[in-house]
Amino acid sequence: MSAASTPEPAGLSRRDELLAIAGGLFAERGFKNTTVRDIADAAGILSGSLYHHFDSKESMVDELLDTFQTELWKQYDAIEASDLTARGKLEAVVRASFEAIGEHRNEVAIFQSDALYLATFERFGYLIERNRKFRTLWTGLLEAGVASGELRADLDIALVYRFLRDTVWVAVRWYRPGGTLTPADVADQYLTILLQGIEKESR
Amino acid sequence: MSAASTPEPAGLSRRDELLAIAGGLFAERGFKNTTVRDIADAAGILSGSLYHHFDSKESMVDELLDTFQTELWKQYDAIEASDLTARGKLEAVVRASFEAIGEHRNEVAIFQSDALYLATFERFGYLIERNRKFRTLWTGLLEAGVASGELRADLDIALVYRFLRDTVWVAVRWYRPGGTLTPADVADQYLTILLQGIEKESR
DNA sequence: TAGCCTACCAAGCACTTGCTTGGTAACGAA
DNA sequence: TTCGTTACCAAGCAAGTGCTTGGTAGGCTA
Repeated sequence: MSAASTPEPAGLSRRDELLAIAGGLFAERGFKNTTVRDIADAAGILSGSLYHHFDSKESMVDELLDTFQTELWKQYDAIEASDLTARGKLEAVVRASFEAIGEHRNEVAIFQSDALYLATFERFGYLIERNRKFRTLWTGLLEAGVASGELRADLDIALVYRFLRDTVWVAVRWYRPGGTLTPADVADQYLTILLQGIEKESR
Repeated sequence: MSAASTPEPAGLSRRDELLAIAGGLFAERGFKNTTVRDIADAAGILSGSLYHHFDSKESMVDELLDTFQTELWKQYDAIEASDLTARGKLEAVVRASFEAIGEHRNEVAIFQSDALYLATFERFGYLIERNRKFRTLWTGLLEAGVASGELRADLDIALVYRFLRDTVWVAVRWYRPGGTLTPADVADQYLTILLQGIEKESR
């Protein structure tokens, strides 16, 4: 098979195109509230034609979420294995997450609003697993930061974790690329608030 | 009609009971993903019987959200009209919001996950109005805090507002009453992080 | 020229959705 | 005893759901 025989002339196959369309709709109105007819309409084809490319509606989200998460965890693993301090790793992880919001908004939004529902199917059991791994990573960094004296010791770690996790990922609800703020800008401001607070001359 | 002829012997009418059941399901799995049969099953009746008490599924959420928001805004208005400093008002508003999460978890959760969808119907136009009023209140307090020197001036107000708003309301996703943390405890910790940050010996 | 592949359409099936309709049983007041 | 009220059931409808089926048109390859 020669390279010229690949079915994607523009670099993005029809399949990938459809997947992106589906991702946009899932992110916008939720997985269950998006019908296969919605997706087909947006793509300019009939709903039955989608099944030439995909097994099911479920397999579309599956592919979207799995691909994204695998990529994100490559970055997390690299950060965890680096020789940064706990605080440095925490900052790097926050920055990587905001980058993910910038580059994979749809996938993050889908995960945010539909992971709980999807996880009820055993097909999506890996979502629960990844979630636990995520919590372990973040709380581990927070604990290490307290132990090293970089972070204050008088706060409830579990609560700080949830605070941190939620504030980072919920940003996907309002962040739109192309504005004046880059994901790096948002990460800077968030880290400043998180680390130093909004009070003037505190402590 | 004597007082003894009221249909609610326990103080909670059957209607209110059904509304509470519906609220729990809406909060748990979303408005669109909850069927009238789900609600009826949970109440131990058939779906058609619900229509003896309510006009439609929509009117159930409507009643839940409107009642809750009216009550919440009574508190906000009182805080705004008080003679606290900007920072004091900000703290009070955050605390009132966490109290709302404690006492009206279902309604807050429904608003968080379904307001955007519901607002597409003109019946729920008041949700958009309330949202704008909310943003005006919070950003106004932040700006007043910066002007009075209570809050630092080097941060993007619009971004701090979103940070603040999201961190408060997203807590409804994990907060469960009856645990070791009261809403006041969570508010204390969140305000500490928000105002002073998690860094040790900052600035 | 034949065979295969990609991408799609047209029709429809089995099921679920919100909601409607006509009826019944229990109960208190007149 | 009659009447209205409250609370429900049983059955079902129209619209919409995910998905399947049998088919076609065009292009590439041998």
